Amino acid sequence: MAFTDTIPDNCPPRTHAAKRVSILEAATDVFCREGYAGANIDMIAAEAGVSRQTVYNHHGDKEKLFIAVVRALTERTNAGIFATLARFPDQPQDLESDLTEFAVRLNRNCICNSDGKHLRKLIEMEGQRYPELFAGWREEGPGKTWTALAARFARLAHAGHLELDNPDIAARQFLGLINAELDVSMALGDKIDEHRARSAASNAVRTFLRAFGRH
Amino acid sequence: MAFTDTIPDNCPPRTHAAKRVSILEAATDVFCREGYAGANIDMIAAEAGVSRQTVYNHHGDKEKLFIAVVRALTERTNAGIFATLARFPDQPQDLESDLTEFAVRLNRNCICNSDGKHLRKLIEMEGQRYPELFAGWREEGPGKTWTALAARFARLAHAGHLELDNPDIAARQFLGLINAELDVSMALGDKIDEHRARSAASNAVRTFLRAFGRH
DNA sequence: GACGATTTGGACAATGCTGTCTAGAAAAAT
DNA sequence: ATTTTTCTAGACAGCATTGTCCAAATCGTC
Repeated sequence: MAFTDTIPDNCPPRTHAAKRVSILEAATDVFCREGYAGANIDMIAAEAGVSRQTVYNHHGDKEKLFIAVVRALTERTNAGIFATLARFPDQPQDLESDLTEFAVRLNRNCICNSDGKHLRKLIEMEGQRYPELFAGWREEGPGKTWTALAARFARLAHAGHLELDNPDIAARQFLGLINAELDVSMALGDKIDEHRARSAASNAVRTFLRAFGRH
Repeated sequence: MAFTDTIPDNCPPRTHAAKRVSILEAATDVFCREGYAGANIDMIAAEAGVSRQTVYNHHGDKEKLFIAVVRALTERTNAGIFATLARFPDQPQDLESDLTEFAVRLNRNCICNSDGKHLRKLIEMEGQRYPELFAGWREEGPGKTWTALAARFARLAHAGHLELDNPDIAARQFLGLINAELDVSMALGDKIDEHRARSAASNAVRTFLRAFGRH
């Protein structure tokens, strides 16, 4: 037995886990670039620097591999969103600039980064084919994000910083405004530079505050 | 020669054209459902009620067929958007309800209808692989839509119905707000019923007017 | 250094798809 | 009615891909 006490039965140590990760990363890239049907295991193996057999050893199946990719991506993306959400300006010094900073982070770290783009593309491409798989994402992702963000806005309103009648709708519209200037570029895979992310965020926040700010 | 004088060289009459259309429709469905790589000619032929050879006769190639599909879809969608744009409320009776009506039409006839969903999906799936093809869409579609809509808003502002400092940004944000509540459902392929389209539009317009309406 | 587990690279059958080709049926044009 | 064109259905070669199998090489551990 090559197993170590501290690591459970099915997981031999060292490079094993490292390879599993590179395979997952390579698979993410290839699936996103080529789509599920267009991706082939040899590409993934080559891009992971691993033999084809190893891919099969780790993930068993093209479909299982795809599912693993989506799960990993969803988890990372959700974690990122909540990490950013944790820095929401609950006691803002300057509401506009604090909210803008928050929006910039949301764009940069969650929506326009590679995980965000990848996940978005996989959902758009294969969402219909794997309804159960992405139903999970929907509840854990947008579902919880919206209510969490809505709660933050409600608190701001309660503290007198905003005038809202429906925090839930406001939360969605906040996200919609943030994406308004970027979604076409995102769909075509353009690179979004820091400057565009900032100006998109600041325009969004300005309008948001025109609608819901205290005057 | 079986050609008629009134019809150019390459286009024999009757059912020929009809079949070309059914092939294009079937191809649109199949490409959207399965992605480019996942689609196969036999499916398309079967769904069009036509033999495989006929597909090749009409469009020559899987790739040429795909390009024809995208072109047709882009043209129809753009035409639809400009038709809707032509009914923009330039002399509004009741700004809020007129804008809402406009937004509902935009959702129902351009964005959430089957052409809109198909085009969106193809762009998301294959946009990277055919940059030139979709660059055309971008200029003719979103590009012109934005400036046209911005011009309408600018006129409304000039007539004293809105308070805008940047009609261009306002136009994009208007579209962003309209989609804010729908994009997740769209990505997962849900059916958007009339009621949801209306409430999304009316929420969007209410917020838009809170930001840019005259008070 | 010896052991067990993992990895490699290559071969392999099975399958599915593209695009071509054919001969005959069907449809349109004359 | 005849002729020309398009359509069908199926066969076909060529190719790519999936997933399995195996012997040899490699790696980590004892």
